[in-house]
Amino acid sequence: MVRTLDDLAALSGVSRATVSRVVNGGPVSEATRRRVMAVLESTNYRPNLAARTLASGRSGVVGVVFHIDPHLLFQDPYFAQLLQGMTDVLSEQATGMMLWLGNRSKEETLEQVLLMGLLDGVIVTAYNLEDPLVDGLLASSLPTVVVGHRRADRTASYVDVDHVQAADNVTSHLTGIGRRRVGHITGRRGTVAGEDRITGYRRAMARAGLSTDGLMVDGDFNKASGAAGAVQLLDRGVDAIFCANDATADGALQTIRARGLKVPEDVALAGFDDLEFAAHLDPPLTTVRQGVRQQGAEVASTLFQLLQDPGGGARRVILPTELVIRQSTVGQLQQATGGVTGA
Amino acid sequence: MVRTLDDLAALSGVSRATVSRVVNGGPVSEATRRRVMAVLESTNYRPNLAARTLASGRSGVVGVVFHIDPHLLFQDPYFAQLLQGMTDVLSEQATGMMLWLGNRSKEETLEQVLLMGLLDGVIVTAYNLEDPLVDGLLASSLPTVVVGHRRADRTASYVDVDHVQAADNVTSHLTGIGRRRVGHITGRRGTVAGEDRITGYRRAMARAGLSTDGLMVDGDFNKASGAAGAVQLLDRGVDAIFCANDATADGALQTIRARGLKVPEDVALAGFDDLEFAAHLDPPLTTVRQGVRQQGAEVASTLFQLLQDPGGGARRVILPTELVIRQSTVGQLQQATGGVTGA
DNA sequence: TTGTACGCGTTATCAT
DNA sequence: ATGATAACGCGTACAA
Repeated sequence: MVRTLDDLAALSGVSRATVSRVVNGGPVSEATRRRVMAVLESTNYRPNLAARTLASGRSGVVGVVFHIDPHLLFQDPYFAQLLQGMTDVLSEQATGMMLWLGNRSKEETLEQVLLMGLLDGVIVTAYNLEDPLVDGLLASSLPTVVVGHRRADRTASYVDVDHVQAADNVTSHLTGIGRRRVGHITGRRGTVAGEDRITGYRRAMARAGLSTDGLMVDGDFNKASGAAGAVQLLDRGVDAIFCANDATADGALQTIRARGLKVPEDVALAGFDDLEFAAHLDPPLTTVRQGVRQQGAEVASTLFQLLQDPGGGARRVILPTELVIRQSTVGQLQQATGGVTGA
Repeated sequence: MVRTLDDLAALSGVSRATVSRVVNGGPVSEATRRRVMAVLESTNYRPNLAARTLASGRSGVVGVVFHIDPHLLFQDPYFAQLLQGMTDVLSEQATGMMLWLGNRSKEETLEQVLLMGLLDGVIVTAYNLEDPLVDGLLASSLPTVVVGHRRADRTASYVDVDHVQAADNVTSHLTGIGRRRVGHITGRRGTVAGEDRITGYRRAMARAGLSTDGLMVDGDFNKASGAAGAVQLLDRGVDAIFCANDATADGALQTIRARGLKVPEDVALAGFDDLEFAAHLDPPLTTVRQGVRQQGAEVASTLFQLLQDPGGGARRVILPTELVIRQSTVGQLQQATGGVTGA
């Protein structure tokens, strides 16, 4: 069995170094290159990654850590899209990917694995305000890019969107069409997205001179919490609801219709994410388009930049969001697509 | 910065070999062990995986390949559970995991990555009757365990359930409660699970002396195809529907109720998987429990057996399934849980 | 119990 | 353009 460069060298009558050059595209005469290539193809040789990594210091493999409950992970198309975007860029760069999915308790085990010098860099999601794993990664010498960011991550490299501004925009849209009692079903408390969207909602309401007293109920980024939250808000007589994401809005819509109320005539409804199903709800949902797949691609690109220029300092990217106005807020008559927001 | 065993050796006044023994639990005197440990903890040293793999031939990392459309992957809780089961066993064995998710076209790229000698073994899903990637993996020298199996995989190591027998059991249950026109909304054609469940359905119907003419419609393992399939079957006057999985049954249930028909009085309904939501449908769904998480754990265990005893030949495991009878077939009056089936 | 020394397969530097 | 040869960091016979 042919396994090593030495085997190939013996077979093709050249030195190991030359074979290595052929494999990696170094300077080799056309004649010997062809000769070695022939041997190479007849043996289906594969370079040993461990040896290659040890010698060169680069593995061509990056780690991706989705540090959240696996249960959640496999319910939200958001993650599929994010991953897709990363894969787009990674495969383009012929780079492999090691994926870790929310090993709840074992943050330390995880850290160990990540720091073993096999990875060129790592991408990690930071959805919670407190996350020791993310802290550990950022403190390590491993090049790291964060999806989302916390206040404390100002010095880290990250890719995020401006949740505050986006939420402000949606809320302003709702007040702009004349709604006064705009309710908000929040995302999970303790998450960056959840808290920031609350901030944006409050800011817009305050600017419009409206009170938010009794108009906020806690949600959990899922359909069930949307359905439950809407029950409370409707009891308090809202004329619009801004939901922390599309799944929540889906649940709220269910409650609203069960009560025989009309959207948007009785209650205007808006979400966040613009996942595929949002456009197919009845009525189609006004929401914020995040461009999740692009976000994934951007994260991967950022990591590559970091790897290429390690001394270049942290990269901070805030991607634009887009307010997508559909019938759940403006009815059948007016239709439009709002402008780009964010920085 | 302390990075290597040599650094630690210098710091603790012993040889590199001794430090290595301390790290890996070799024979060391209690005195020196304590001394080295102290240094170890003060430096948060991490062994270099590449070097370790190169020297020992084992990496402590296995690959897991979910070779399916990522879009599908993130919709079905099945995969979350499968992964969970694997993780249970892997973390128990202090083994890392590299995860690949359905890189559609790039089967060859994928293969390359897998065969680079960094992985101790690999787990791969084989849901389709034809799958070049699985073929390649099985043909390679890398220890491989397959989730599910095709006819041709008789010589491979795999973990599966007896889909034929399980489908036979559900169908027999339906005919056993007096239904004569039992329809079947199939799984995706070309998948092992889809085809085998059809076989089981047909077998049970034949044994009961019933025809299946016009009683089968093609589905796709999802809710939408269940809803669409039920329309056709109801038009043909079925009194029971066996759906290829729970998601399909969920869709069918929607159609049935939309027509004002009652379950199980007018139409008895059964699924396959026993995912969490099956018990919470209205009425609760009769289905086949697969024990997906256990299946994942079993796959991982099987791989470890293979790694420990490479010469031991292929391991083939068929896990039992359980018919879970709920109100969607027997109404409010009778309730029971059926026996264990499979081998 | 501890240390010495070699090998794992590759990259990279230096001569030639 | 090509060939020796020294790292890379660790495990592990073997010797002491």
